[in-house]
Amino acid sequence: MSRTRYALLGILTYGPMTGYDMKQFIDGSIAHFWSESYGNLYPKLRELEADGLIAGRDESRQNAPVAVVYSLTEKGRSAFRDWLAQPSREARPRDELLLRTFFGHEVPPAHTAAQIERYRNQQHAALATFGGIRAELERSHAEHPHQPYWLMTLRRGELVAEARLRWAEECLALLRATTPA
Amino acid sequence: MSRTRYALLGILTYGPMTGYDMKQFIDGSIAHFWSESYGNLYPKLRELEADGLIAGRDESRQNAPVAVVYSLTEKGRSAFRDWLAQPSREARPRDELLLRTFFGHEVPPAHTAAQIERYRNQQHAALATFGGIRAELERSHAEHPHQPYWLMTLRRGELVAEARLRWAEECLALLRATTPA
DNA sequence: AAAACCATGTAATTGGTTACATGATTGG
DNA sequence: CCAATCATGTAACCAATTACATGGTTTT
Repeated sequence: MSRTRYALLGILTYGPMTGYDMKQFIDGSIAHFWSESYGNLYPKLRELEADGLIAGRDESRQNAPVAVVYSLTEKGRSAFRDWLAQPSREARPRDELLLRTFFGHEVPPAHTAAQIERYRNQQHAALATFGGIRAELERSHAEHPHQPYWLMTLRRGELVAEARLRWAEECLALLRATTPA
Repeated sequence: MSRTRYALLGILTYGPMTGYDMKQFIDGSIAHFWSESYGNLYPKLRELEADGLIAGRDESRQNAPVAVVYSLTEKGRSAFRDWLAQPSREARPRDELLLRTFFGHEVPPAHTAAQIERYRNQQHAALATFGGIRAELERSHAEHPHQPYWLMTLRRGELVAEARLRWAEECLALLRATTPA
């Protein structure tokens, strides 16, 4: 069963939601380690409902087309908990930037440096975003029972971004020291 | 054009090779940031040849079926260099372990800890592997002109694995301190 | 004699993304 | 009144993996 399906089940542990809401949740809270497209999300919701893991209820809104609010069934919650205990498969590695770095000998060092500079800026921006999220989490949600888990995922983002940033700085120093061919 | 195609062009900058050799190269040298399957590799070689970016020559071996040795054409090398200058697209994030961590509230802390422990061990093993590679690179290939680029990609592996390891340790400390529900 | 390695390939499937399409509501 | 947001969906496409299939060579 696709990871998307479990992601959606997990989101519904936070309460009943429309597909649109789930997408908002993803983009707003877990975007730095998870993403979904509508073109994948809506079909998966249908599947989950067909399998009895979630239940959709039409919610008629004033003069607007109905929205389908999904909620987790007992079966769905149980399936999600089972999945949580399964070992996590790590994605097969495919890092375009490192591929370009590895073959840097084919182009002038400045080309590789430009690649890594862009990367450094991305990591820098990511760290700024994480800082904002951390401040917000510690300010408004200090007592939320799920806060420790939010902070853990955030911390992973921070530590890895810092490592990547440091790597980029090291490489840039090396590349600048390279005698231009 | 698929990333696989460029990866194969890059590998051929190291000299003529069979598809099998390229797979060996990937598994032996860049596995920690790139991977390919035969089921993808061979069809891409056909495409690359049809497009004139590589040229295959049948090499008859003693009593064995022919092997196709591919080499980079001028057009191929030029296309590869163009690609090296393109900005690297970062993969859409999809990290199963962080997804499980984020929803840890649904299961006892020990479940999440088990997940992260497995992860910690993987990072630990990765660091050991990297250490071996570094020793080998500094021993036998100290003067190879490509060595700086090999060391850069290796360094990324090390720094990120260290960050992940540290993250895992931090989380495990937190989870052990959690009062069991 | 068996296991591991060399070498190539196809078919089916997976697991998504992107682009397109629609239409109402709300805020400026 | 225009833009942004809410809300849902389909069709075409993409890039790749997995499983299957074959058969010779070298090493143990």
